[in-house]
Amino acid sequence: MEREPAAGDRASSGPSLNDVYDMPGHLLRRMQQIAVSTFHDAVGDAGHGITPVQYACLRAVAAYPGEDQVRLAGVIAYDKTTIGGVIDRLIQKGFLKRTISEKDRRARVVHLTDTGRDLLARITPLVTQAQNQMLSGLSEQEHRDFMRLLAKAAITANDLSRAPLRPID
Amino acid sequence: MEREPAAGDRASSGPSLNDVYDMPGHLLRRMQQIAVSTFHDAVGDAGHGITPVQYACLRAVAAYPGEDQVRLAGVIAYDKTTIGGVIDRLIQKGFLKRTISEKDRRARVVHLTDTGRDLLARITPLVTQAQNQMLSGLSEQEHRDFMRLLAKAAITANDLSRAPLRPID
DNA sequence: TCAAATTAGTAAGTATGCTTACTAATTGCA
DNA sequence: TGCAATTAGTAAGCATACTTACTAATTTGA
Repeated sequence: MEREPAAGDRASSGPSLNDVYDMPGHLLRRMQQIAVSTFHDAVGDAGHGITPVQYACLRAVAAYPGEDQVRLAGVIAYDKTTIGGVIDRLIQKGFLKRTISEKDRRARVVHLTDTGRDLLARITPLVTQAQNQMLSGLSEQEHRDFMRLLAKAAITANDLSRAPLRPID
Repeated sequence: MEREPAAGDRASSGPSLNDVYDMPGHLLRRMQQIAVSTFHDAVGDAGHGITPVQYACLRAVAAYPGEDQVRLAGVIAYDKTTIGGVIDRLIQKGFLKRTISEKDRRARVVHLTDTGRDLLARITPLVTQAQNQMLSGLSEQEHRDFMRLLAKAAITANDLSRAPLRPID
């Protein structure tokens, strides 16, 4: 990627980014791809076709049973439209159930089924394994440093995303 | 997310991940969302609806003009199916042209149009700005550390993804 | 040399992850 | 109280980002 002069590259402040490979956006997309891959490799058939996003959704419901979709979305920073579809698929697979809220008839509250709870318990160790494998190129110290900086960056930039994290409580 | 015991969470080696917020996968997905958001905010109407992925594709073509789709995909770590669609849209917008290779009639080689070259020059400073804004929560030293660790992790785990980086040369 | 294996590209299908636009229900405030 | 503004959810549309399956062209190796 270093062949073209790429006019204007040095026009902004901050470190120069002559090369796509130096851009955080590119590297974050790469790591995201890698995360999805290692998830599928580690979980495999044990997950009944579950995806990383669906897994995070199950975790959110486990942590906040009976919460409505908008608040669940906020817990894991999904768009409300996105989580609607994710929950649809998890209901179809039998891992979640959705009912109309008794307090607010606009809202749908979500609960784990027994199957959903079982699945979550069964695959969580595999997911943890995948998470560590993904960063296996880093030493333990580097791993800790990386996680600290990643968390700091994500927290600081939270409101820059379209679907910011909105913790409950 | 700390309410449920989340059975099995500590069953693996490595740091404990009781909380989705401690998982690299979650934080990387967040940062990726934030990267896409800041890209659109910074580029805005100047980009004629260009996306981060399309921008990376233009950069790759600029660096390797006349290369075929599979090799372009390798340069930025896209799946060959994905880049096919991305190039379709960039051709439709008038930023790229695609012709059948003279050396290999299976292959399609890709070039920038003048409009594409103009666009790239015009929006690159804006993209650089967005890249820095995304990490504005980190000090300069932290920014450097983060980029070093991110690059190291991505390089080490390259072959774990479905569409690994395949540099030309 | 010529059949087998490989490779480039596309097609169809699924799942994010947004956008805008809409309905229905609830809240707030004059 | 009653109307306006807000909110929860869905629908439709578009762009990744993969999967499997296929065609067509090229390369390999006995």
